[in-house]
Amino acid sequence: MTVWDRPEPPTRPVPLDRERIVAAAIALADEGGLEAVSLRKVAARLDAGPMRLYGYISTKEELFDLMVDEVHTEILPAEQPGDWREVLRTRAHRTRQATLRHEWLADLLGGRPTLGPNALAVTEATLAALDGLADLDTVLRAVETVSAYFTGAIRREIANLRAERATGLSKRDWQRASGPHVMRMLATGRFPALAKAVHDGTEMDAEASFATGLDWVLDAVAAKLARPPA
Amino acid sequence: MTVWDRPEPPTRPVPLDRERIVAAAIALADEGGLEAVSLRKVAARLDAGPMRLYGYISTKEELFDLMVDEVHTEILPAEQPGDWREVLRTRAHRTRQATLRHEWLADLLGGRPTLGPNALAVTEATLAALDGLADLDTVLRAVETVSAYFTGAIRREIANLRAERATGLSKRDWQRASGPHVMRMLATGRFPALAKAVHDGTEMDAEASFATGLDWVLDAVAAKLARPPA
DNA sequence: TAATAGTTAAATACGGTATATCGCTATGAG
DNA sequence: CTCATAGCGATATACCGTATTTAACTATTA
Repeated sequence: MTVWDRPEPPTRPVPLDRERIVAAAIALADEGGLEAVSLRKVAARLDAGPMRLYGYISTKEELFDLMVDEVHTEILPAEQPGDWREVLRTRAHRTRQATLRHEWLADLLGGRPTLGPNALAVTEATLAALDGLADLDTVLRAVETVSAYFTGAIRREIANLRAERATGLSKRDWQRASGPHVMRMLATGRFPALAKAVHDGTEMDAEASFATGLDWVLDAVAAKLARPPA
Repeated sequence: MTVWDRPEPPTRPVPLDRERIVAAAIALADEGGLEAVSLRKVAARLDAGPMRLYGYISTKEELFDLMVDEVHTEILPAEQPGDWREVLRTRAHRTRQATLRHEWLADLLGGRPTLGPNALAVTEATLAALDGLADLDTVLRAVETVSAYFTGAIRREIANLRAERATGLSKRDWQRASGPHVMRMLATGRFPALAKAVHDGTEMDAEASFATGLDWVLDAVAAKLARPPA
């Protein structure tokens, strides 16, 4: 390197926008989980200084909100099937699938009200499908009940999945795995019903359990939609 | 201060144990939310150096797990009512009440499998109440479905509560509140069903909605328990 | 064309975090 | 009374989010 070497022309900074920032954050989260998302790393991935992000985003929480809303584009189905039940079922399954693709979503699901445009579009489509089937309050209760179910179910599924991955064992052997701790607990005899459940319970496909529980809840909703409160 | 000053006799360190650590952490979380819990602050509250905690706890996550398990003592009811439906309902409501007392629990609910002794005791009591009502798999599905519901519902309730608190407005005025953002969105006309819902929806007591949705789910479960699958 | 104002990026700084490592010290055993 | 040891605290490392300052470049005006 001598003084005659022409210095690199300074690379014009690539213009940034929220989309690119959110995409980078999602990529990071897909690779290493939510905790791998730091403003510094997001910025680095975009060849920018950390502080540059603050021109487009005012806080890290806001970035998370944007990530969640972005994933909602994967949840909103291309075309809506007509039946209300199918709409609710599809929404639940698509949310689940999106969460399996982006596990970090489980950590954010239900944690904050989702008010982004894509999330609103999902809500809109859902409400539209139920419009007029019963009085508004009943419809809202129906949507919220189903949402509560699949939100909770998805979170639990991911939690279990991570636990299995951490111990490297299937749920069947899970008792032996999670340290002698649980084994010891069960061996105390203080938890006979639980012990029986762990011992005799069939290991069922996660998707199947999800679908079954969902169908139960949908049955319940159907009954209430049919007979709106007096 | 000179070298001749007799140094304070070192105060014998108060002996520590997990219970005291967890209690201090819960106190901090109750006051300032989960994010206010740092190992340093927990230690400070116990007049100890931060590193001292690592003799009793191996990671911060573990501390969170212990906190969650501790709160489960508030969830396990003193005496069990006999009816399975009452048992499930009570568990849901007690979980909700515990979360209202310790809002940070909402951030942890369903995030990790709960394997502590108190949580296991809660599970045990629940399973015991449903034992024999149907084949084991159906019983497990029932418990998991109800748990998924109330987990999701509680999380949403707390999320909304925080949002209201942040804007200082009731849900009724919430649209106007959360910045012009949502208002603008609704004004675009792209979300007619949602707009109608926001406009015409009755503002209902949170506990009432929770109870209603819960009853729906319990109805569904009752139907399945009555007719176990072939 | 020169100078200046305004905008934008970068560097630096601050106060915090979890946790690994390691030297000291006080306690109890012999 | 000495010595081994366990437990504690200080220190060190490597991050973090974000405020503030500085530098660089652009565009405008004289």
